[in-house]
Amino acid sequence: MAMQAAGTDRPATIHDIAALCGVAASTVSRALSTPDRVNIRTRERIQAAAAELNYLPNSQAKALSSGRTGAVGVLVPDITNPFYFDLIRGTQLQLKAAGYTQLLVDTEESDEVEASTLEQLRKTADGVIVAASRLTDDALLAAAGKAPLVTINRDVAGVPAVIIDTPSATSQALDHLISLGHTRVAYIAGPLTSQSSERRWTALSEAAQDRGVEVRSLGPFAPKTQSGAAAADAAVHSGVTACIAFNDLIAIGMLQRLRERGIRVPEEMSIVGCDDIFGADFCNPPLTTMASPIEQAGRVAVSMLLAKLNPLAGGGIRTRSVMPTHLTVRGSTAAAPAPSTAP
Amino acid sequence: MAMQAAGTDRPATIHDIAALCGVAASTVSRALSTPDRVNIRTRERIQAAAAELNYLPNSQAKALSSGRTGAVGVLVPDITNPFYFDLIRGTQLQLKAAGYTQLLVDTEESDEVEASTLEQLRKTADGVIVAASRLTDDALLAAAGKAPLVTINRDVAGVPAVIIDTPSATSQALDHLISLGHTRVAYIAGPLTSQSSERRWTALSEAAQDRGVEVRSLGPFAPKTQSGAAAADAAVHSGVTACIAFNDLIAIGMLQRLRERGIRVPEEMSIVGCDDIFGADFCNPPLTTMASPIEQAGRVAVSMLLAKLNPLAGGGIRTRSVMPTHLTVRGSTAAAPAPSTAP
DNA sequence: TTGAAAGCGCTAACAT
DNA sequence: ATGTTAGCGCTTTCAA
Repeated sequence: MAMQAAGTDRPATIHDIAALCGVAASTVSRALSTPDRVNIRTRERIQAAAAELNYLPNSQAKALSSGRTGAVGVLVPDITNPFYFDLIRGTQLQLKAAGYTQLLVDTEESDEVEASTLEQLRKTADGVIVAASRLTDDALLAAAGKAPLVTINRDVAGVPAVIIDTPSATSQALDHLISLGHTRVAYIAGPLTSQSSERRWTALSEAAQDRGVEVRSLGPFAPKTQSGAAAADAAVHSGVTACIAFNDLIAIGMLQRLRERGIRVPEEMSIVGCDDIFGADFCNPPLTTMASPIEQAGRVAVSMLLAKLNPLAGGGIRTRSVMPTHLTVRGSTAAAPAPSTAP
Repeated sequence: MAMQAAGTDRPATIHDIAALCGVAASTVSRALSTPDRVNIRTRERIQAAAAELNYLPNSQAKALSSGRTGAVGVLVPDITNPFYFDLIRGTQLQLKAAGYTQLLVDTEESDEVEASTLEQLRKTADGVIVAASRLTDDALLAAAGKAPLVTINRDVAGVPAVIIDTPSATSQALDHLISLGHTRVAYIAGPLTSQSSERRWTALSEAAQDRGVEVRSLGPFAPKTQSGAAAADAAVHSGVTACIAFNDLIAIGMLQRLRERGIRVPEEMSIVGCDDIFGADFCNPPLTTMASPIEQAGRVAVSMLLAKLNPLAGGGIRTRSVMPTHLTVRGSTAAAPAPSTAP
């Protein structure tokens, strides 16, 4: 279809185009990157030649000389956690739309992997989006000082962030449980290094105090279905009638364990999850959980990052964006059992 | 902690190291990339200086001069399909272990996106792994001719591939259903462009002929839970007592729809899925499905690709690898209903 | 508006 | 074993 530079099969460069048009390579470069700084007629000749030769710019070379790589790193703690699917899709779509490439990295829930990835990305990427960071505040702040960075679900002063407002949804969840007659509720905590988990617990215990009900924190537990068994056992042992879990993964694991133990949900124990991940609607029983526009959160994070990278806009750069969350009630919550089993 | 080149804050280069050690830049390059071609004492000095200066090689520059990028593209049709989670994790782990970076791209089930991505990756990546390609055989073969490429679940002569042997598992599934007394079975087909779906249907219809039972193909359906409703309706209408679905996504969607319609699974309709994705074990009822070592498939694909990239080994390069699959029986299949509802 | 020339940081012959 | 010298393909001064 397209002609190739005489006799060769290697991809065309700006020099091939320059030769074909009888202009200098630098003119080609300009015609392609800053079209308005070149005579319209030569520009058109060049663009035609580029198309003809099937020219594709070499991003490595571009990066080397310009300092910009056209790539953005996206760090998630666990790529197999369904919570991140939509987030990843959101960032990917928005990045692609802006002509950026997404570098997705699974940091394996490890602060060390996260830190070294961040370091290595300073060369490779123009900026980075970090979801659910396991780093300390100081480390994150330092990283944000060295490269454009936006966090998701991690609030550190001075670091732009997209926050999914699960803490307030947690209070909604508590109200829901109270309205069903529950008075003893457990919070099933996530990893110690998860700020989300901490913030939810804070919100929850404050709300509980306001409402005069008892909540206790159990855990920490790893955010995986496998942790659900231990969490369920701990919950049963603690004598609560309802649990609010750090996330749906744990909640679903609890559902499985309770079923194994013959403890009926929601009759004997109510469970609330968080995130509304894939599976929350078809597990057994379907999970009451807190939902939010995750894909949109990814898009917003990208927008915030790109705003920093291309500070062309007149308006100030938004530095913090809160995504709303709401409770989605399904079959895993119901009226509290009569207090016959009380100690 | 580490000293920086006098007065500056920009990342150290091999020139900084060279200056510090009083050697040429090329010696530094060698000491770092091919340590055995340099005097052990100078090498150690250089390595010490590199550590001291906190040196990090610039992969762009490396790529530009060496032609190798150190990156491998991984293309999947839909990043939110849980089937790909473990695959992606497998490729990521294996690539990282070999010092490569993974470029993950969601091709959105589109052959055009896939083709253009492939083209753009020729510059950006040293090779590419394509899962469940939506391209034609010719296009795929052409792509494989231009760059090192390994497919997953796509068998084209001349293109290295990792094949997950679901076709044979499909026969197992049929035998399972037959042993439960089913005689009318439907295959719920996936996308027309999916070779996997085609191969499963072929295997299934041959097996059915052997066993003297009736199977029919319904569809095609998009590989998403939302397609399950239409698939379930079609299955019920067709009068079969059991279905083998293209994948678990569709199967789970069918489960939901049948439940809505008040059709009991497995009493009135048995369902078999494929892939054993996240959720297959906790849906309601738990799904009988075909499982295989997906993460390992990803690792194998990477190994095959890297073998092509670094043809140092003596042995021949394996060009086709088949991953075993087995049936995992859960609650969604049971004895066929008495043929009272027959037309 | 365009061209010439100097790199970006690194690798890879080619000398020594 | 090490230094010298060219580039890789592009952007970006600086002149013209």
